[in-house]
Amino acid sequence: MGITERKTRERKQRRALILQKARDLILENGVDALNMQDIADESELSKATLYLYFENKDALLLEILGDATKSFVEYVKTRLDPSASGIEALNTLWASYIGIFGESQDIFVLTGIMRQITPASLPGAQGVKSANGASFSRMRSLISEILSRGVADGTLESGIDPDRLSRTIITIAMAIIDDVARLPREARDARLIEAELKGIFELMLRGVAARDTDRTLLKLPIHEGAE
Amino acid sequence: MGITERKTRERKQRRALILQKARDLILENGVDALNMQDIADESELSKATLYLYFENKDALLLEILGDATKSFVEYVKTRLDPSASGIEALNTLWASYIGIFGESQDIFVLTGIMRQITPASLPGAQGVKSANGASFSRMRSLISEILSRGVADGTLESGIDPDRLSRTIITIAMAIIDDVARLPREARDARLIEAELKGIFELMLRGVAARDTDRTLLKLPIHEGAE
Amino acid sequence: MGITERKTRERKQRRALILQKARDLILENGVDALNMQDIADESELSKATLYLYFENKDALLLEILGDATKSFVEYVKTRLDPSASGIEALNTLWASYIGIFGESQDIFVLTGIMRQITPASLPGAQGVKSANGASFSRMRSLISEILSRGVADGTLESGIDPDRLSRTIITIAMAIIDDVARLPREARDARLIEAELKGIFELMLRGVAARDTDRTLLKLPIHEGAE
Amino acid sequence: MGITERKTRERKQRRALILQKARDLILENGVDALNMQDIADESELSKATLYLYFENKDALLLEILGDATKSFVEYVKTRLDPSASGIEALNTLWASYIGIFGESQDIFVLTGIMRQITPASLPGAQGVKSANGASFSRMRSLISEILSRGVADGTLESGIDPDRLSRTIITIAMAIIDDVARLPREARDARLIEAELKGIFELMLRGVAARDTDRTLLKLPIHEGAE
DNA sequence: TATGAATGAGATTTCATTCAT
DNA sequence: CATGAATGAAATCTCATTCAT
Repeated sequence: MGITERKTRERKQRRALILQKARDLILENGVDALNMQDIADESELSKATLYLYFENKDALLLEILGDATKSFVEYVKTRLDPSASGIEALNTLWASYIGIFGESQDIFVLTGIMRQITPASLPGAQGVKSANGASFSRMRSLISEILSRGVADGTLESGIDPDRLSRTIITIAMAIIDDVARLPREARDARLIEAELKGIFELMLRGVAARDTDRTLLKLPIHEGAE
Repeated sequence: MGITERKTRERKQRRALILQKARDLILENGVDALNMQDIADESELSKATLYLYFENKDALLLEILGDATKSFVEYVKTRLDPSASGIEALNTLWASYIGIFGESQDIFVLTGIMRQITPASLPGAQGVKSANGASFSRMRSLISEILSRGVADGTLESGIDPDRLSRTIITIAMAIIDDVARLPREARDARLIEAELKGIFELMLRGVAARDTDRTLLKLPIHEGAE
Repeated sequence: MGITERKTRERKQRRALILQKARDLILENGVDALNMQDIADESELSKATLYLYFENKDALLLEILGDATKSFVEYVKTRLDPSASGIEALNTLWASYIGIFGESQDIFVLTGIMRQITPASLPGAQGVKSANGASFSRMRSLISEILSRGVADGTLESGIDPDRLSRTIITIAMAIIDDVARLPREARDARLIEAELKGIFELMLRGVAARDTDRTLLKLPIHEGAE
Repeated sequence: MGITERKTRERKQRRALILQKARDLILENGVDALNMQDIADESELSKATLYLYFENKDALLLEILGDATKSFVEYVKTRLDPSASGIEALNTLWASYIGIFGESQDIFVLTGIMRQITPASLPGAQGVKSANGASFSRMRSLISEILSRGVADGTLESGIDPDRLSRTIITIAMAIIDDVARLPREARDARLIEAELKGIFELMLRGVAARDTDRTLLKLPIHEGAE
């Protein structure tokens, strides 16, 4: 029994290795510059081998995207207090976003890929490939749910359409990250970026909060672990 | 003297023609799909000739970007009332943005290119090519000036850093447009997009306005000419 | 002794399984589309294992070819009346050909492979690999013998060179089948194909028959089992 | 005026060169082994350049096919006596075929490509690409017309269906050539091959001729120029 | 004996850019 | 000034075959 298991484990590890190297490359040079040869070189495998693990380049990207989304959504969910008000939940969401960024910068990868393969996210856009669509809607339902809660409990603007706004929020968050990702790696200063993110997210909090919201809820904490 | 002048004039016209055709192509198929062959075909010139007018593809794009920015900034300036308050000016800025979009959709081109060639806009980014940097800072000073005015006259949040926020605002505005630009041309519904833009800009107005701002200034008009 | 025998038997069965699956695939998609991965998948073995049973892809194909030829030749021999005249024997040969086609369509496989790997069949061709050569000469001697008989008993054209003509006949028969095999499977209409074969074979019968041959021997029966 | 013309001429010559080199390669190694790199090397051009002259590999093959068919059909037509009987015309057709083979061996190329890209020629096959279809039907109408003439003037078997038989004849002719083409170049002995072709075509002549046809019309001449 | 894994070599196609005329 | 022509370098993907276990 040992052998089969070991093989399976090794196979998983290789998959993981490839995905990780691809992620690294995206982080380093951006998703546009990613190509199969580089992934192969970096993984110390041949190009052909990559195709044993992933049907094609898109499948590989989609998998990275799916993983990143899933872990982000899960991360946020563990930090969400189910009894919190809508504005509090939103605050937590942004704080998590900044937190994750501070820890792993995986968010770069997520966003980069999303930009590359999401045809669009306006209402009516249909062509989104299923896997990608899945990632996307996972995030959207999370956000949409938070917004609905806030509208219901009166902590968010009453005029908000949670469905539409959730899309917008993703678009904006992606944009910010994407913008950062285009910087050469050495120009990325985590502290500065965090400050930037904080500024934008606070702006958005003010933009969606109900008029009488407690002002302290419109401030985000600074993530401490930033190197 | 006549001959030299005519030559110069003709040269300018050719440049303009090339730029226009490139713009058309971007509008039609997106900036990712733009290639030199198509521009040449469309301009009824040879590829080699393009290189007589532009050093390389990037230079061409940069020029389009510069032009678009300049005309956008000018358009906005003509509509700005010098005596208006900061929040009013910001309102006018967004309204202009939506208005320009409604009229020419040139904004697609501007944004598409910016995303493609702007390394980034965070503080510390150095690699920004000068021409692009010029475009960029033209827009930034416009917005920054408006924000400063608002902070000074008390219509905008006092905590705002005009310099930093101007950058953020551009990033977000670009993101929204970029998102739209990825839709196939036939899927772009001007009315829907305008509604989307309006929603986001109003959110941003609320986000930056001082607490006691007249609420009617936080609403944007619908552009009427939308077909 | 039991163990060794069982092993040998199992080994034979595996070989047979692989060959059968390969045949099925050729029948389904044509010999051009055949690849080792598909054979392995279909046989529920690994690609590497195929190489334990066959030196390489060619060897595998050659074996299929040999089997098919052998069974075709045997099938024909059982139907040949040793006392029949040459023209009658030739008639039987064609009828068998059509009959085999009607029953199993294995003839597709035989022909497809032959076309792919037979360097050629003209006199002087030396490079023919032995196994293939064996298949080929098995068929040739069968036909050659029939032709010789016909020349001897005066039912076939006296000018015929049995040796050379046997080759020609095989070539033509292969061509017809090969042509059919290139049709997508669903476009293959057994009845139409049989009619086609019949037309050609009757033409060939007329072409080789002596002038005074009984005309009824120049007609082929329709195979009844055709669905 | 001279320059444009010269350029056009040179362009045509390059096209012709590429086609010729491709033909040579097919002649040398068969159509299966043909690849763009080899054509490029042989033409002393880069692969990319080939794509300036031909949209893709298929287009290149199709052009060779079209040329070869056209010149074959024209060659035959110049040799056909309009007042000749059907059997005489058929005799001329075969003689031409052998003659062309003896002169240029271009017939190898024609056949090789046809086999590669003609899905099939049985009734009901539709998927044939248009250009290829054009080549194919050019040959078919030539042959069909000859057969009709023969049925009408009583020199060919009355039971013949010109339409169907024309297809069959092409299939067989292609098969013979294809078979030869698979020989390594150095094993191809023009004299032997001609004798082979002659034997087969005479067989077919006998197969389609009316019973009372003048026997001398069933013999083909030997092509003299054979080296 | 069996196999999962790996790979070298090669196929087609694209595109920004250069150069001789 | 204009251009037709050419190309290097790269990208994605395929497949028969080998090897360590």
